[in-house]
Amino acid sequence: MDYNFTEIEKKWQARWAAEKTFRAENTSSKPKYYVLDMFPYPSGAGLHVGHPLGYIASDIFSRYKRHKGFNVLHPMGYDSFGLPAEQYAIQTGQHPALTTEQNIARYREQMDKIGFSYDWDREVRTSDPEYYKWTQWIFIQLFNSWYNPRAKKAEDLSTLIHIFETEGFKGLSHDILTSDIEHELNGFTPAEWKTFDEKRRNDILMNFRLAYLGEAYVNWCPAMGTVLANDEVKDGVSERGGYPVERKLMKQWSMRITVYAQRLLDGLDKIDWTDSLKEAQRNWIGRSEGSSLRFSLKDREGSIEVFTTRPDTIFGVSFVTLAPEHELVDQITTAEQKKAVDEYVAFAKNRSERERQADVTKISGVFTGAYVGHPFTRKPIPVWVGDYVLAGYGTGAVMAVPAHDTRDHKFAGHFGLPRPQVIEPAAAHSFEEDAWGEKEGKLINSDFLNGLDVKAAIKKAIEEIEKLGIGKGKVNYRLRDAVFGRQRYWGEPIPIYYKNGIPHALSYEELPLRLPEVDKYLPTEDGEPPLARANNWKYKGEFDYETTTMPGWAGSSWYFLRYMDAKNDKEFVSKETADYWQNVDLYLGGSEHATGHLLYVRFWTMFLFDRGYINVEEPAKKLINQGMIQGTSCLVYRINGTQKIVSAGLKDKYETTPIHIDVNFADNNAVDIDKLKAWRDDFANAEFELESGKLICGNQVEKMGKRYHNAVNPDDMCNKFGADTLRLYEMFLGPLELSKPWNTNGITGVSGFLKKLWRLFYKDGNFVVNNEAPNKDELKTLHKTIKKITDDIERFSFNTSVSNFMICVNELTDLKCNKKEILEPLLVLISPYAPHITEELWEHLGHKESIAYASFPLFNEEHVKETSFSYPVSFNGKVRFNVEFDLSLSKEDVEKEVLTLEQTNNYLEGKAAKKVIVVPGRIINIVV
RNA sequence: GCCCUCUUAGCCAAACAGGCAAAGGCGCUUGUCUUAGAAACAAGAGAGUGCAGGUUCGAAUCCUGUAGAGGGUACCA
Repeated sequence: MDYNFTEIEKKWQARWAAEKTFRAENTSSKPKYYVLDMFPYPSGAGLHVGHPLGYIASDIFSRYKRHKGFNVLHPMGYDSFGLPAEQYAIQTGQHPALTTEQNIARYREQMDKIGFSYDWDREVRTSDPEYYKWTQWIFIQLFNSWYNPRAKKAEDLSTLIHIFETEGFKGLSHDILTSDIEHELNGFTPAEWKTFDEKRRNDILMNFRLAYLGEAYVNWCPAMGTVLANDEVKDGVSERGGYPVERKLMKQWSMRITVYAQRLLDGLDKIDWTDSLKEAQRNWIGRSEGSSLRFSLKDREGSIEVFTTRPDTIFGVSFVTLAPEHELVDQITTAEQKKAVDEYVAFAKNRSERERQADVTKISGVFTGAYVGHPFTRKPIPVWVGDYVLAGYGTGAVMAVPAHDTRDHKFAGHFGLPRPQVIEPAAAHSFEEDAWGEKEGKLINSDFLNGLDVKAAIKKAIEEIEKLGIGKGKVNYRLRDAVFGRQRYWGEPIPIYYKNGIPHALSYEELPLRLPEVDKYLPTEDGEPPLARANNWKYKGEFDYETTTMPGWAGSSWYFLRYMDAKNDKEFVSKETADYWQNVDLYLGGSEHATGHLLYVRFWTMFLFDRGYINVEEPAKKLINQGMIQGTSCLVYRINGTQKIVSAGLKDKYETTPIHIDVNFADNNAVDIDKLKAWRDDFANAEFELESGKLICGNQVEKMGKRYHNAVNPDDMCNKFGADTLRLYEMFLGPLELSKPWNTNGITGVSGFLKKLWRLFYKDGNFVVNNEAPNKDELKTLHKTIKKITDDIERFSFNTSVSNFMICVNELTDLKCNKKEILEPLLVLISPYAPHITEELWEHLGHKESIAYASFPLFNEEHVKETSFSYPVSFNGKVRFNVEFDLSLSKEDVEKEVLTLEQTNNYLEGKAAKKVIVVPGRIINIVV
């Protein structure tokens, strides 16, 4: 009987599906273990071999945990709302639900071929109304909640209303505010609150809701016709598509993630995620400590509020700079300066983010003509506008201290503004060249701060600022609230309708609010989002619905909870089930989600925890980022201006242009010319110059995808080599977390390994496994392997496991071992990696039950223990010969023995040994 | 600019706490089988660990410097 992987794999995949082998139970006496993959967006291109890398790793771990006696939850689903399906719909008129459905079917077929142990009964799709019903439900929970800083948690709005009814609102200093800068809200008494009408009350509450409608500067992407969240913008262009993005003030649904900034930061210390990922989140949250500070305007009412981390440098302020978008710019600019300021603001606002970021080194700005007073010296300070100040951070205004801040230094230098020094640097420094920005040195020219060091001065300055009532010590975060509405069709409808201009949430019984049908997936003529096209789409036939939809990250912010209880139509997850599964034990996915999905899912988890629906605060205990698999592109070389293609080795003789060809045309870089000719017309008529009768192509490593014709399809690999070989090979490529190029050439090595494994069971078609008792060497090989594989899996070092399997099978082959007692545990060891072949051989050994729940072999040290060891004897670190000693000998005895040896004397050449180092079981080193 | 990671045979990689003479796979060479090729099986060659110092009885492993590659982030006051 030969190893026929096609038949075997089909057989076992069918059996696992029919017997629901990998179904997880929501109640069990076994300990639970939850392994989750970041779910895919089902694109039209299908999976390439890069996608399953993480899925294979997590599948190995899931299968390993089942062998170890855990009740394993290992689900899969689809993040099926999203832009590509919508873009396709715009082009073709085909409903995105339809293309999404087709793409999912394709993904599923591809995944099934690889033999994953998913519990498919728990599959979820974010675009399914039965799923997004609960996404909408959570949105409403957020809409009806606020963050109570006193309790340090989210609560129902009723507790806030209670505070208004009993305490009123004390204005900006009230301790129920999570931020004192963003709310332009006047105080009121409990009595006044009672007199407010619905609209007024609602406007006030809107400042506290965790899902809120607010005006904010957003990243507007004109080409896509939608706003984008900060994490969806990279280098000033949209992450998807690379379209320009500009800043625009818009009324938008947003998520008040900023109230969780501190907890999101603190929580990082309690979870086992990679350092780079935690660091990315810390930077994104961007906590900085400092002080708020108000500068009163000269000659008029009002003040400019700034945030600074260096209140100690207050006496070094020589000007104040506003962001071009700052609302005071218009109000304070003097008549003489109006023209210049208007021109500058227009220029700054119309620049795209990319342009602005591209020339950060160019300094631009303009004087407003207005002055503020220094809070301590009363001296007038000029107010400037400059686009190095960002509207979105802090208050959109800075106090400029040119001597001690690099950006202020440059700005002052450019416009000839003074740079008063207030800190004596701790090291030699030229203030002409640069600012002294270090938090080290002694304060000078600073009144009551003189003589203090920076740290003490910061403390003292904040005290004085608070005493004057012009500001207070505060913590600022770079993290912004997340814009939640998208002007697009293919997303969850936001479950809100408007009555007299007031937004109201739907009641829970009215969910899901289904996505309505529209005639086109484009904005309306007046620029309304596509949902505004829907006919008669009104709440109770009367009130307008919100027409923006939720962003891509909505559905993925809680899906790990839905898997626990995917079919529940009463709750998003039952309390009981959530208590059992708690959170994800192992989460696998790409690092590109560091500041998007992985921050949002932590936010929603904390919120649901606060509101008592779940009992964990973090979604995933451990997280591993798998590296990306890059493509190895194939290039042929055309001689410029001709139709002649030359082999790679000859290309340097001519002026050539490289052309990407489909990687499937090449076998070990030898191109199949017939396939190439059939592929494209320009090759059909081409001439070819060969080397040794072959057309050799060049290679280039780049992103895998359609664009470079370098995508390798896992189906092809499964058909040609089998899923087990593909699984092993993907792991064998290298460490999981490293990015590496795909190269099919090496796959025959692991394919050969499986054949060799098969031959331990079948020789010339005969089953050769016997029941003889294993000898010492065979047991040693087995147990050495058990130890290594167990360690490897626990460390997620799957590439080394594959090598260790090869070594083990090579050794057993050399030992001619066909003994059941050895081969049976070996099959269990290999089964997480190559589940089909091991199931088959397991059955051949006489088992009726699946191997999936066989217990993992235990390492027994007795079998690898040696009684003696052949010590390498080295002289000054150089190994000269080996000598065998009993391991029971003490260090001293070994030393004594080795010095009596004749060989030792030869190498000592008559000199005395200065020192003898004996490491038992490892080495002897003699220092001469 | 700042932060992080990596550098071991032609290629991918292992060596987990410094300790044998640096695994395994691909590719290559040779042989067996075969009409031939492929496959299979067997045998073999190939590195002193980017570079320069240092610590140590002993360094791929630790430290310093330096070069190269990759990733992240960037006017955050």
